[in-house]
Amino acid sequence: MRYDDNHKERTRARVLAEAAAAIRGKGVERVGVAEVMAGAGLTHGGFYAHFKSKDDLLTEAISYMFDDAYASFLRHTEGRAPADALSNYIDAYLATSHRDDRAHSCPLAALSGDLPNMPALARARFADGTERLVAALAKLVKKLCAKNAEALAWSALAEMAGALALSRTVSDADRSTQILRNSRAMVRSRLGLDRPTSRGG
Amino acid sequence: MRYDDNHKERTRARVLAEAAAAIRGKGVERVGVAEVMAGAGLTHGGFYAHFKSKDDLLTEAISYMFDDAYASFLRHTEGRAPADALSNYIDAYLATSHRDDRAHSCPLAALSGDLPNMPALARARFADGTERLVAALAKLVKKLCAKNAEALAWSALAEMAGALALSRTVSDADRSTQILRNSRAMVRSRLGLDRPTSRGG
DNA sequence: GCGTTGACATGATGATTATCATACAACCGC
DNA sequence: GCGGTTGTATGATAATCATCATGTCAACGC
Repeated sequence: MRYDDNHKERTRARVLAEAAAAIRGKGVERVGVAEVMAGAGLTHGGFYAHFKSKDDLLTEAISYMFDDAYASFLRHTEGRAPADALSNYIDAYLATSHRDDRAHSCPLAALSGDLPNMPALARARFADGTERLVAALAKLVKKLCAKNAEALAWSALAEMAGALALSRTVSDADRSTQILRNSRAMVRSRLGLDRPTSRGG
Repeated sequence: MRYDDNHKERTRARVLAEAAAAIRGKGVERVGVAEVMAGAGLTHGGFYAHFKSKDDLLTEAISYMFDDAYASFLRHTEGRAPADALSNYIDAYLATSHRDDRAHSCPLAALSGDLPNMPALARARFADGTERLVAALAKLVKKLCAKNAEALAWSALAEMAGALALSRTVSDADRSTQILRNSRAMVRSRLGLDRPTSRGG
């Protein structure tokens, strides 16, 4: 039709959001084009008016996820002193609510294991997104302790993503929460954030 | 036939090894029953004489992977003093050779992201395998520093698995190696292993 | 108001897949 | 050497899926 000028654009955004959620929630190979379109309130036929292929959708969805992740980082850190900002971000990342909402969670924890099987363009977007996130983290760390900020940021993110993924593998709820709490304490202590700024758990 | 008494058993082991490799290398959803059987030198028809279903195969393959991982832990630690043993294991885990051999690598790094999508039995085996590995690690850590051994072991494994997975996502070889080296240093320092026992890389 | 256009729907196609029924072939005890 | 057992092969079935050709219908320019 000609609905508005930007109708198609908004539809595309809806499809992307749906795809990003489904892919993080169930894995690329378990997500079908028809299902994504249905989630956006459409049928499968129009898909190829928006994306060249499923691989193309995956690539764009990965960018979308990292935009999301970066926005979340900003939301948790902006307007706070470095120590407070870092503390807040770590707590949010390793929170049970983040663990339980896989569909909207950090792509590092949800997809990194499957990434080597993805097409080159998707991998490139993923790498870019990771670099951006680490750089932002490192910038904050640098304000705390001038030395080693990059190294600390990579290490912290590796542990956070690893712990989040691990916490999702175990069925025992107590064990799962313990993994999160444990890494929260460890990452904090490594970054010199030992005074807590919000509740534990 | 009646080849030997244990012919079927050995065939089953071959199928399992093949499945474990394929699943770690490409992800469950990209591995077909026929392909696994072909890898073991058979055709797809006989599959159901060995396994009830593909899910059953997955479950057994996960146990197989953790047996592998545990054996690798023993190989790298047995007959060494605790500090040396830990150092050696960390180096091996975060080595480029481990990164590059996904098909035979640690299931934590390869599969944890996809685990929430797997059937309950497979998840249970995964959890058991993880507990066993962490317990073994913690036992070593305890010999080094009585305090906090469990917590340190979980944290170390989370960072190691996370870093390994991360190192596999980036296309830039230098960056990838840097991630490994960086986490190697971080984990070591956390465990008080700052005297290196083998070369870096 | 009429035709054009662009967004989406319907339905088909071919590929891949897990699963299973059945056939075969080798080896045992006899 | 024969019959029965057992491990594997052949082939079929039904489901799922990405992709695409074609149809429909609303709104806008004229």
